[in-house]
Amino acid sequence: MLEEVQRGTSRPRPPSALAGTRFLSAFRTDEEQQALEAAALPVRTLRPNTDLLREGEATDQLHILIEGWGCRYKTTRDGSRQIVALVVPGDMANLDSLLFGRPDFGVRILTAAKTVAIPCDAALALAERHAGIGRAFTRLALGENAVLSQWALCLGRKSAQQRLAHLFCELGRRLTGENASDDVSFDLPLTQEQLADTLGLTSVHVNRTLQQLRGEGLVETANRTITLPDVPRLRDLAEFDPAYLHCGTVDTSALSPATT
Amino acid sequence: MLEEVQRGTSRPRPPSALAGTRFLSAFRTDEEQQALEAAALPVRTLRPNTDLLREGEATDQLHILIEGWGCRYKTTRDGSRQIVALVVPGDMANLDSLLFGRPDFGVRILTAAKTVAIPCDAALALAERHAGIGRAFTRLALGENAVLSQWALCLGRKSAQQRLAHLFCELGRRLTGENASDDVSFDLPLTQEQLADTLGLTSVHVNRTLQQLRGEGLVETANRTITLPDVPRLRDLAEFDPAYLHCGTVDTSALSPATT
DNA sequence: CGGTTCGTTGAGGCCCATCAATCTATGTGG
DNA sequence: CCACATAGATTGATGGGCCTCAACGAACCG
Repeated sequence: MLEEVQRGTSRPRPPSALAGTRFLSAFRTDEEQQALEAAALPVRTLRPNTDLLREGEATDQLHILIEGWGCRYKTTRDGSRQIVALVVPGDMANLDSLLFGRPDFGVRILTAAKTVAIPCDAALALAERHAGIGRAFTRLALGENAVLSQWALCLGRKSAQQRLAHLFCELGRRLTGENASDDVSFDLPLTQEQLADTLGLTSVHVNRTLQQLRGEGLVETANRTITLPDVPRLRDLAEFDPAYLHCGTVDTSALSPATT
Repeated sequence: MLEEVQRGTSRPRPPSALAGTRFLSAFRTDEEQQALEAAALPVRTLRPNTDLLREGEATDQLHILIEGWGCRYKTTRDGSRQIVALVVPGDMANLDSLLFGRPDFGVRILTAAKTVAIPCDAALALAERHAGIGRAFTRLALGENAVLSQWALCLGRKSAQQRLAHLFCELGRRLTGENASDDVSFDLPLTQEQLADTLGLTSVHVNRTLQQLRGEGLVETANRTITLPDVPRLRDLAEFDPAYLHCGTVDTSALSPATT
């Protein structure tokens, strides 16, 4: 921790692909952020429906999504799929690869996307040198943990309506950072089948459930955009409490009021 | 193995409650282990069905289970419960509390149990000083992550039979470290209702499903002990692959059957 | 011996899966 | 511009896995 790691501290450098991403803002100090940006590999552009990582395929890179959507998924022998995480811009797709050689899931890019990779060994070395980076990795892992726990509750104990509503609440919060404002709208490039694979349902039933939500004025869809006209009511139906998304734009304000 | 070392190196200290636990062995060097043991608070003895942590209740301690079983759980408004993690001896009950003040789950002790606590600030300070400790925390979080992902697949896409079989396979592996030996037996102090809350089922259906598994010779129960007479067949039914339990005693042996 | 917890069994019903068809939008090549 | 192909959304009919309600048996215990 005594040596100056980067030459970039004083010199102007081209704005890295990570600049401004939610991923980067998980790291608190400029020094840490610059160290990470220096370790990042060039941007990759990916087409829809490409596997960034096949199930069980080893990798030595961490992938951060800059643009587009992806997912982590697992499959069963009979071919049915469960999406275990939706990866949106600013998310890391495979944090597990940092410490486990062989991921037990696949990572698929769902839309046109751009990613940036960081070699695992570089990331590990940075975590070793900067305690803040190591802690940020732990925080990211624990954050995924909280989302997965919430999904377990939804998958195990909630109706199709509630699951769908909960997912929309979660995405609204993660994507727009909204805080129960009454009207939220965002791009949702998932097919009904992908929604079904996320929620543990079939696409047919997702379709019918969506119609119910539309009929009750809780959801509007147009093109690939979804609008939530009455977030409070949707949250009530889903029993959604954003506290589990420890991240989010306004969360840290609880710790130090000097943000935003 | 080479873990006999923990108290001999310097001063005679009373054998800590953490000595020999799986939790402690997640930390690689003697120095790290001794630092953690020094930070541990006295052992607490707990009675069955006590809440170590109520849902949403803040805490400033990490709790490690020494003896007995516990669980992390979440509930819905109508009172139904989903167990999101089973905590067995050597597990940390609330790693999330290390970085998130308010856990989004409850922790309940299910049997007579003993726990040891470590103050969060002490743990954070240790992670700051020893990079290995920080990395071990990340590894623990990612391990929980892998288990939760697997549960999501089970809850979303598997039948009651498969879920039950999968849980038994997982517990057999975590508790006995077995590696597909044909006969495994261990103590299972969970009621059928607790199994149901783990698997997203009702206790009635767990009961009927258990009878099916018993009828097929895949499971035997006596007292609070469960025996798996034919682990390979049970694994096949559950589509259980222990690779996701990155921990375990013989993990590397499972890595390379096909690649030579 | 009565109370409590847990396991077991039965009857009935609903939520969601399954199978299959139709409809729409988009794109492609002739 | 149309024929055609494809992906995705929509709708209907049918069935099954699991839930719900309810009761009873079994083990434990003060």
